[in-house]
Amino acid sequence: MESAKTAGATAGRPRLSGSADGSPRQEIIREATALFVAKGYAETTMSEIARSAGLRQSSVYYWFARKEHILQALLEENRTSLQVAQTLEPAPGPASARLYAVLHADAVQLCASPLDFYEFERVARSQPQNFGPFFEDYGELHRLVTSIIRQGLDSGELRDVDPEAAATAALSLNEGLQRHYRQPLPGLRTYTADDVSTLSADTTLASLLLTPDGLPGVRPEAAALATGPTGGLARVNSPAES
Amino acid sequence: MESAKTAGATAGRPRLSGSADGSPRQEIIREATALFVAKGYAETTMSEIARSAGLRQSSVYYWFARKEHILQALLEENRTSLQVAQTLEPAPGPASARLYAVLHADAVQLCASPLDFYEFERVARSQPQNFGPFFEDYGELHRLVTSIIRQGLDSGELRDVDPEAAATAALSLNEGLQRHYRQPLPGLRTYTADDVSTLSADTTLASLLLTPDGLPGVRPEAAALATGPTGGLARVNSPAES
DNA sequence: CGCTGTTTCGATAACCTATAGAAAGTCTTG
DNA sequence: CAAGACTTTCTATAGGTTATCGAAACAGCG
Repeated sequence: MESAKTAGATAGRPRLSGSADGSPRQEIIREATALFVAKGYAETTMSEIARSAGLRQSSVYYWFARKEHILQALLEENRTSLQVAQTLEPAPGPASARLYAVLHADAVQLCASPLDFYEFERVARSQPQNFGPFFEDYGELHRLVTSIIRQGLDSGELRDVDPEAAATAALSLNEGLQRHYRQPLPGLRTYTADDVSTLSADTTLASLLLTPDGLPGVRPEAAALATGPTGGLARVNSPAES
Repeated sequence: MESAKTAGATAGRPRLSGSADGSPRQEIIREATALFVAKGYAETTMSEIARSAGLRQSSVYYWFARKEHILQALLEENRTSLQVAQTLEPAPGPASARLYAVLHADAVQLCASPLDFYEFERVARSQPQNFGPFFEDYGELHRLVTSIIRQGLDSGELRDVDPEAAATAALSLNEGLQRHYRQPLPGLRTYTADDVSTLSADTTLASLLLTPDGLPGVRPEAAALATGPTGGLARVNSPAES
């Protein structure tokens, strides 16, 4: 037991519907992602995922022991805003611009993610042991944002607020607005991903700066930071067991 | 058919487990609410609701044709912040204080509601025809908040922003923070309902006022509005069919 | 050619929502 | 006060879901 289960496609019993293109694992993730985007996680069944990937329902369980594991694998391929925060927190320059850049990048990522943040959170909470990294990443992002706000406080750029509460509010706004981008409520205006990201970062900075007049100056600085020192992504590609 | 189905408890086949205390419908709502609060909507089964209410699983369907109808009935008993907004939107006095009062009241209600806002929204979206009132109420709240912001713009109390986008951001912040109150993430500080409500209203007002210095003055004005002209609640009590 | 390891399949258990129709009372009415 | 109508609950079951189990079908190797 506990064998290779690598990306090969030749061994094993052949599928009824032709054979796989590439790694079955990646293929399942790809098809599941498309279905999650279209219908949401809870409303997507393992049978549908199997049909899209070209296997039978029970065969998917050879690659992912539980439905949540597919979501987990999907999550691990989508983390960039944390890297932006890790880069910018210790960077020099005004804290307000770095804060703007981090919040904007986070909002963009939330909008671009294949799944609603709250769906991730819901599933993560029901399987805490499998989603440790999710909570750790969130905690670290919160810590970094708190730190940047504290820097802005010390340098006199920002109003006197509780840095930790302000970070919670800033991230909450990102999460709440992400939802309005992703699922526009009937009768309300629809926004692009950049609309909500700018709206969120603008709002948070306006609430934290000593005077909102500073906002127009912060935006170009933040844009320079965002285009400049951006790191690449690390990708994971290994079959999951158990 | 299409008969009374009123609150009476005497007619009909008797229950295996004694008979009902009051209106079966209200009893089901009460027990279901407790379970939803404890475990969330999706994780609560009709069998559990039935057991708590003292009937068999299928008997619940006599009172509620679908599981979502219980949620819908529950929702109709919990709307107060919209009334606050309807009262304060046309009221005289500074717009900033009225805005603060409305946002704070909305956040308090979101925290006090038995169910997560996003669970309501999720179910509402899957059953749009049954949850028309939910979307209408939300749309009206958004419209009222937009109007108050526009008043503040006209009176020169608030910065020059897009009122509709600002309203979306304000409500998103309420919704996002509600989540942090309701389901604190591991490793982060926990907040009381009043903490998050004040944090939310503070943040939004700080982002909209011409200068954040005005914030300490707005809070007491808003508090006076909140305690003063508050209307009572309208309650609904009729059995649901279809 | 038989053995081992890998991958897929079919069957099935356990649980869920929802429906159908019978059953067990009360209420009304002649 | 008996017969039927009405109300409410029950049992039984259909059909869909996640997840498990063991057999089946292939490749590669001695």
